[in-house]
Amino acid sequence: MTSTEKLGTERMNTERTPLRPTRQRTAVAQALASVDDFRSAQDIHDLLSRAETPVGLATVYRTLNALVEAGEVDMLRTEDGEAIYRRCSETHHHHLVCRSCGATIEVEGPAVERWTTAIAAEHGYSEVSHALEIFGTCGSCRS
Amino acid sequence: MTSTEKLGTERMNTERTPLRPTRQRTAVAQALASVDDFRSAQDIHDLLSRAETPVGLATVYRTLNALVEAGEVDMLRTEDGEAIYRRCSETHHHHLVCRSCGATIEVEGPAVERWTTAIAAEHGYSEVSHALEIFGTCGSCRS
DNA sequence: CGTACTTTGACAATCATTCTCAACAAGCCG
DNA sequence: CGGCTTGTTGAGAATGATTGTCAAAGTACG
Repeated sequence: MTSTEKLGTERMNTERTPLRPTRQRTAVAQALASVDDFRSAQDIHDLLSRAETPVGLATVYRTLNALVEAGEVDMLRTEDGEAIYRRCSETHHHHLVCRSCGATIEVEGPAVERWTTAIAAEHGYSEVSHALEIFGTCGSCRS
Repeated sequence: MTSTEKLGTERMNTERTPLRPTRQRTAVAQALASVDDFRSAQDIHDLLSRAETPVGLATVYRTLNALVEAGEVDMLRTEDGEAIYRRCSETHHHHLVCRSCGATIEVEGPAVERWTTAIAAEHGYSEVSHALEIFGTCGSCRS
């Protein structure tokens, strides 16, 4: 099988399961609420362990993925392929991430949205989505 | 260690090692030359095995990474974090990738380049780089 | 309380990628 | 041609993130 088969192809979660509110789910949500930058699932797991609310690693992954599919959390990948998560605002946006401290700023670029859609249409592509992340070194880290 | 530490931070290969031309290195290069879309390291390894020029998996990874650092190959990650590679043109560009068949078109967007740089500067970020990939369904796959 | 179903977590299992290290090939020198 | 020094290879072990397994626990609700 070529890798091309696994590109994309999401299965949309159209209000599938009832999704019960549990102690561990709220714990993960709170952990996410307590930090500003992107964290890995393992980070979240550690955070919860150090706090008074330990949650199994598998559950952290499950919850995080559920939140991502629900659109409440952003997930992106570091250059070495690790998934990192962060709570996000409702609107579509992109991220300006500091390479050294991870400080993140959400940015919007209507022009970019238009451009990607136009380019795709121009080449006959439909159902367009895109991913744009900007990396740099922030002011405080430049010292 | 928080995941934020491993964001970016490349080490540029300024003509380090002599880089000897070997049978396996040319084999990998040829395999890349023989396909148009993105392939995983494992795919390349399989390709070479099926052909008359088997190359160890570790070597495939080593060679592919070397090519990426040399700027001769593009590497990006599928949504599940797997690295996929493809030979690329010299100039900076982005990709329009078909979600189902993997067909890839290289696109350029000077406006996007300018926009990212401007946004970053505006927020005090320097040494800016960015990643932009567009996913969609191509014409032939829409049937 | 009792049944039906979801959730959890400890741990095993995957899977891509990297590391280890002994066997090898290449360039160079006399 | 031998020998030397050093980059290269590959088989297999090691790593590390992520997912699967499955019995035990939780929840909804009649």
